[in-house]
Amino acid sequence: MVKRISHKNSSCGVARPLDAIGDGWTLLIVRDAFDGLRRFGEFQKSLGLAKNILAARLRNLIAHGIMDTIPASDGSPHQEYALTEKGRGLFPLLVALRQWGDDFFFEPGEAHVLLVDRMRGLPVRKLELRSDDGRVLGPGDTVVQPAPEQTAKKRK
Amino acid sequence: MVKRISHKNSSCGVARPLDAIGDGWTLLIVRDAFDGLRRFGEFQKSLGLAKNILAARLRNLIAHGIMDTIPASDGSPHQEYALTEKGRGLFPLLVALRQWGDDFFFEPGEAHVLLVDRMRGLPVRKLELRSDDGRVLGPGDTVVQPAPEQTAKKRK
DNA sequence: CATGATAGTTTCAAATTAAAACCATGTGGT
DNA sequence: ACCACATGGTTTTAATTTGAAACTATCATG
Repeated sequence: MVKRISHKNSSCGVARPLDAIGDGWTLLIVRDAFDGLRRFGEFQKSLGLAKNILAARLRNLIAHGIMDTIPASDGSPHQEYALTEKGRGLFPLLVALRQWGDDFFFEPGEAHVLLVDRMRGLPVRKLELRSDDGRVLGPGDTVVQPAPEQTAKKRK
Repeated sequence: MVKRISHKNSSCGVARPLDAIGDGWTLLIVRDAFDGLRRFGEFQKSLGLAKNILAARLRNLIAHGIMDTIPASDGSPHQEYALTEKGRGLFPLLVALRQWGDDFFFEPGEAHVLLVDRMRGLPVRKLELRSDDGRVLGPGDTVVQPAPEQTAKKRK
C-alpha cells in the first residue's frame, strides 16, 4: 500500500523520512496545516489539487503519524485534520525549504513573502547548523557516524 | 518538459522549490553529492534506482541549476556531477530532514547514524529558528509577510 | 421535500516510473 | 587488429501513479 523506496537505503536517516514526505504535495499540505487550515475543503481550495489525491495524501500523512483526525472543533459534523507532535517537528524543515526558495528562486526585484518574527515584525535569521560548542558548520564540517548504542532519546 | 504544480501556488516560497526537489529521489541524490559522490555509476550503485530515472533526475537537477556537469577531475573520459552554489544551499534542508528522521523514524534502541561535528566528533546541535534578536521561534511565533520592495539580495 | 454544501470514492485516460534490453564509447589484454 | 568488458547512458515496454470529472453519502437549510 505505502510506497517503498527499494532497498537498504530505506534505513538511512534521510531516505526514511522521504518515504513519508518526499512528494510534491505533502509538504504543501503540512505547510497549510501550520498556517491553520484544518478542513478537507480548505486544503483543497488552497492547493487546487484533485480531491482523490488530497484524500490519498491525508491518508498517508495519518498513516505516518504526521497528522491526525480530530472529531470537530466547531459544531460541524465533519472531522478536522491536525498536525501531531511529529508533524510539528517538520517546522525547521519547512523553514529551510522556504529560505532556500527565497534565496534561489526569486529574482532580486520579484515580489515574494518572507518569514518574520510575529512579535517584532522583523525577518527571522537564517537557519544555521552549529556544533555543540556553537561554531557554524558547513557541509564539509560534518560527518555521519554510528550513534552510540542504546542511549535513551531525550526529547523536549 | 518540467513538471509544473498547477496554479498560483507555484509562486509561493515553498511550492516553487518543491517543483525542483519535491520528489523521492532528488534529495537522496543531493545528499550523496554532499557525501562526495560524483559519477553516474556511483549514484546508481548507492541509491539502487533505475538508470533512466537517475538520468532524468540529474537532467532536472541541472536544469534547475542545483547540479552541474564538470568535465572530469581524474583522467577518466567521463563527466562528473557536482553541486552548484544553489545546490550547496540545500545543506540546512538536508540537515533538517535528517534531524526530523532521527527524532521520529527510529525506535529508541534502533541503530542509526547521526551527524557529528568533524572537528570534535560530537553531535551537532538541533537546528533552531531564531528571531533577529536571538529568541528561538516556534511555528506560532512567525508570520509570512510581503517582502519590502526592491531590496537587493545580499549573499555571502 | 428540494437544494446545496462538504467530504469524500469511483472511474478512466494520461503521465510517470521502473525494469530490462539495447547502444556507444573508451580501455586493456593478446 | 580483435575481443571482452566497464561506464554511461537511451529506448522500449509494462506497471503504477496521477489527475479530472462524475458520482455518492451525509447533513443543513429553506
